[in-house]
Amino acid sequence: MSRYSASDVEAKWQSAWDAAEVFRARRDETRPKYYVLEMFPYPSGRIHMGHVRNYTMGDVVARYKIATGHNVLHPMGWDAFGMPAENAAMASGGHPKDWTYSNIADMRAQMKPLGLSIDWSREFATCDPEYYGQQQALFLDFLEHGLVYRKNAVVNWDPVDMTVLANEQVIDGKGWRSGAEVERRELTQWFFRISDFAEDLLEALDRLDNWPAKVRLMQENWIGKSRGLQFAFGLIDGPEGHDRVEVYTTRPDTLMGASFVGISPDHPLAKTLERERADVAAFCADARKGGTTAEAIEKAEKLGFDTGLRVRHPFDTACELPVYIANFILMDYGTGAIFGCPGHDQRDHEFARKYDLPILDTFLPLEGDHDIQAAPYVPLKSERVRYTRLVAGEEIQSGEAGVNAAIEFCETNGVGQGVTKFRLRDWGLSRQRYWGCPIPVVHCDTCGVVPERKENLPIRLPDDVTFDAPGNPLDRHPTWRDCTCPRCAAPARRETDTMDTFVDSSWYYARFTAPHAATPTDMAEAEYWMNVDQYIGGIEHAILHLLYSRFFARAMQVCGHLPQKAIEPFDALFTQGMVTHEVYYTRKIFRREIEVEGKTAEAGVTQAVFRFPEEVLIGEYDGKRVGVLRNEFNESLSFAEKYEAVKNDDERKVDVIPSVKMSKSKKNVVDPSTIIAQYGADTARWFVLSDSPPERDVEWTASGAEAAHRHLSRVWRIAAEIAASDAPATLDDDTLLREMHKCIDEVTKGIDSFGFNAAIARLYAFTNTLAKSQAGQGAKTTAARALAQLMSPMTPHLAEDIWAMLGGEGLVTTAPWPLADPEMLIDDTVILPIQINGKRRGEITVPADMPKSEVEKLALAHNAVLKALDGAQPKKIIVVPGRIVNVVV
RNA sequence: GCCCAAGUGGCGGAACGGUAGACGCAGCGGAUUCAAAAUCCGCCGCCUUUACGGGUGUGUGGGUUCGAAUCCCACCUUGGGCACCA
Repeated sequence: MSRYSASDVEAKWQSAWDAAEVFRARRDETRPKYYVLEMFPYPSGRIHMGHVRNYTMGDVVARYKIATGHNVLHPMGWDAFGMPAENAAMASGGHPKDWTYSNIADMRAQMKPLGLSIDWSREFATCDPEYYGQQQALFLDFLEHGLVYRKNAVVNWDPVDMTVLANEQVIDGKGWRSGAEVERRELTQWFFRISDFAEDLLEALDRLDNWPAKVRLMQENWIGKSRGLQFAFGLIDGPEGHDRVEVYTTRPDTLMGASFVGISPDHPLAKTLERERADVAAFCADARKGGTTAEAIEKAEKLGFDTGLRVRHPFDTACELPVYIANFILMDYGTGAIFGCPGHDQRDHEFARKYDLPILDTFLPLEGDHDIQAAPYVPLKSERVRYTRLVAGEEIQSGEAGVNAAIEFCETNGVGQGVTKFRLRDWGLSRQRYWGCPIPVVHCDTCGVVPERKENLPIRLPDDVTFDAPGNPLDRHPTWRDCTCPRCAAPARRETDTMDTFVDSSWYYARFTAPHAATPTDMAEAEYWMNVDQYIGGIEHAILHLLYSRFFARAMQVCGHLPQKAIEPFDALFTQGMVTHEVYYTRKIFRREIEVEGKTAEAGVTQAVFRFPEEVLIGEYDGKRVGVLRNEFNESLSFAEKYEAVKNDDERKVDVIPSVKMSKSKKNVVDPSTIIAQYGADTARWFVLSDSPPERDVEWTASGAEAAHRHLSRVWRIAAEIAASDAPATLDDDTLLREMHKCIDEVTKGIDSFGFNAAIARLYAFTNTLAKSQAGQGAKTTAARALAQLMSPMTPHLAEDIWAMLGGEGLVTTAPWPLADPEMLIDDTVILPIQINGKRRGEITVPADMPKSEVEKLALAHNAVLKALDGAQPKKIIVVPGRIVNVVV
C-alpha cells in the first residue's frame, strides 16, 4: 500500500473538478440558490495565512451548500485600485497597472492550489476598464438622482506632495511620505449623500439578525443619532448679513448655565470677520493649521479668540454672552456653533477658566453638594438631579427626561425646535490620485460641471503617465484632460480626481451576479442571485466597507440597478479572526562613546533584529520558550546544549514574543505556498479551521501544522486499509454505525453554525472510533465514506481520494450530504450520574426509556446513596431522564 | 471619558442550567525496531493517598437554583470600538 501524497492527490482532483466544471454557477430555477462571498483581496502580490483562513471558511460553506443541493455562487475578484501600486511605481519606476496585474497573476497562481470551489469564470479586477466603466455609469446615475454632489470640504493637504491625505496617512501632523507639516485646506470635492440614509441605515440594523451584534453596534455608534434642540442667539450689532447665531445642543436643560458662544473658524460669521479684521484672520489661519486626525486634535491646545461681539440669551435678554472663535469647534457637526456651559462640561470648564468666564450651575446632585468652580458637574445619563436654574419642568428629573422637558418648553416658548442629528457625515469620494476610477465629469467654461455621456464610458486612465514628480499624474498629462463639453461641444477639461477605492468595493458583490453585463448589473441575474447569503471577512471592515456597501445597495436600488429585496445586500455576515504567530528576535548592539559630565563612557544601544520562523530553532529552557539560530550548530547537539552555548550572548540567543498578527515587519509570517509545498493544501485548510473558534484568532504553530498533516495521513491510511481489507461481514456494526450517525449530526450542526473547530474535534473523535472499530467490512466502508463526505468541505482533495478508494459514486463534492438517522442518535441504554446534594457520587446504567420511578428506586439502592442517607429518608429526588439523578439528603 | 466583549489545565480550546476539561498541542511511560523515522498502546487539572478513595477546582466576592463555567448583582483584569460630536 502506498502512502498519502498530498501533491499528487491535490493536483489530480483539482483537474477532475475543472473537467466537470462543478463550480460553474449558472442560473437554475429548479434549485435553491446560495451566494457565498469572502471579502475580495487587495493584490499585494502574495497571499498570506489570513487569506487562507478567510477563503477556507467560505469554501467550507460553499461546498457544504453544494452537497445539500444548492446552486452555489462562489466568486473571486481583486480590489485592485489604490495607493500601494502608485507607491511601487514611484519607488521602482514601473507602471501601477503592470504591477497590479502581475500581482494578480501571482496571487491567483498561489490561490488555485488551495482547491477552492470558485467559479473563476466570473473573476474581475476593479481596475479593469470594464468594471470601472460601469462604476462611472453608476456615478452618473447617482448624480442624476441627487445621490452625489459637489461641495467645499476641509481636507488634510500635503503641501510638498501636493495631494490630499487620508487621516491614516497623517502621522504626528506630518505627511507620511513627505514629512511636511499637513495643512487643512478647503477643496471642492464630490460627496455621496450617505447621510440622507442615516435613519434607514440605523433602523435597518435591527433586522440584520445574522450579523454579529458587535458589528451592528459599531455601525450604530458610527451613525451616532442624537436628539437635541436647535435655536438661535440674537447677535448684537453683528456685521451685515449676520443677526443671529444658530446653535445645536443635546443639553438644552443647561441653557441657563450658558456663559459664552463659540463658533468654528470655518463658520460664516468667522469668515466675514476674517475678511474685515487682520487679528481674526491671523487666528483663523493658525487654527486651520494641523491635521484633522484624532491625534492632531488630541494634542492641539484649545484656543479661543474673543471677537468682541455679543449675543442675547433667548430667555434673559438682559444677559449678554461673548462670542468666541474656537479651534475645537467643527463646522461639519451641528451648526458649527455651540453655547458653552462650563458648569456641566469638562471642555467648556477649562475654556472658561482660561478666558475667565463665569461658571454657573443649572443643576446639582440630588444629595450632597458639588463645587462647580473647581470641576464641572457631569451626571450619568440616568442620574436624577436637582435643578437650580430651571429651563423647564420638574425640579428633580433624570437626565433624559430633563432634556426632553427642556426641548418641549423651548418649543412652546418659540425658542428653537427639537431636532435629530447624526454623527454620520457625507462620504467624500474625491482623491487626487492616478490609480483609481476617474470621476466621469467635465469642466466647461460656459456650462460648468457637466456629466460625461454614458456612450463615452469608460473614461479610461491613460497609460502614458509619469510618477517622477509629486502631485496627480493626471493633472500634468499633456492631453488627457482635454475634451469637449458634452453639452455645448466647446473645448473643456476632464476632472482629474479619481474615486476613493472604497467605492470599488461597495458594489462588487452585485457585479459578480453578472460580471460582464453591459450595464452595472443585469436585473434578472441580480434578482436570481442576490442577496449574498453568507459574507465572510475581517472585523476591520466592520464599519466603513459594510456601511458603504449598505448605502450603495440602497442607492443602486433607487437607480434601478438592484431589486428591492437587495436593500440589505448581505443576509448573514461572519467576521473571522486573524492568524497569529510568535515573534522571534535577536539583538544587535551598537557600542558608542558618549560623554557624561566631562567623562567619556561607552554606551550600548540595543536594537531588536526580527527573525523568520525558519531561521530559528525554538525549544524550552528553564521553563521559558527561547531559541537559537538554526544554522549555527552541529545537529547532533541537544537543544539545551545549543542554547547554553549562546545564552549569555545577546546577539546570538533568540527571544520569543507571544503570538501577534502575522506581519512582514515582524517577520512572523508563514507563507501558505511553503506550507502547501510541504504538506499540501488540505493540511493548511484543516489547520486554520481547527483549534480556535473561527471568530477568534488562531495561532499558527509548526507543531500544529505537523499534527494536522499527521492526522490527514492517518485518515488516508485508515481508509486505504478498509478499502483493501476483506474482513468478515459483521462483528459489531451497531456501535460504529450509531457513532457515525451521531458524528453526521454533530458535524452538520457544527458547519451550519460556523462551529468549524468543534466539527473538526468531532471528526478526530470519529476517526479514532473507526480506527479501533471491530465492525465488519460493510459497516466500516459505510462509516469511512461518511467520514470522507463530512471532511470534504474542509479537506476536499483528501476526501475525493478516499471516496474514490472506497468505491463512492462520482465525486464526493457533488454527492448528496449524508443524513443522520434520528433513531440511531438515541442509545438503548444510558449511564446516569448519581449526585448527592449536587455532587457526583456514582453512576447507574439503565435502559433509556426506564420510567422515573424505576430510576429513583435504582438510585436509592446505590451504595453511595445508602451511605449518605444512613437510614434516613431523602428530602427530594430529581430525575432528569437521560441526564442525571440528584438526591437531596 | 463613553460603549461593547471576554476571563476554563503548561497551551489552543469543549461543554441545550445536569458527569467540567471533549478534541488537539506539549509532556510522561510502554510496544515495535539492530537503531532511528514512521506507527501503535497507555497516562496526563491541582492537593492528598502505596492503592481504593477523599478534598478542591472554570478571574474575585455575593445571589438565584435540587444542581451554575453557563443566569443575576458588584468588583478586578485583558481585548476591542468610539471620542474636541456640542
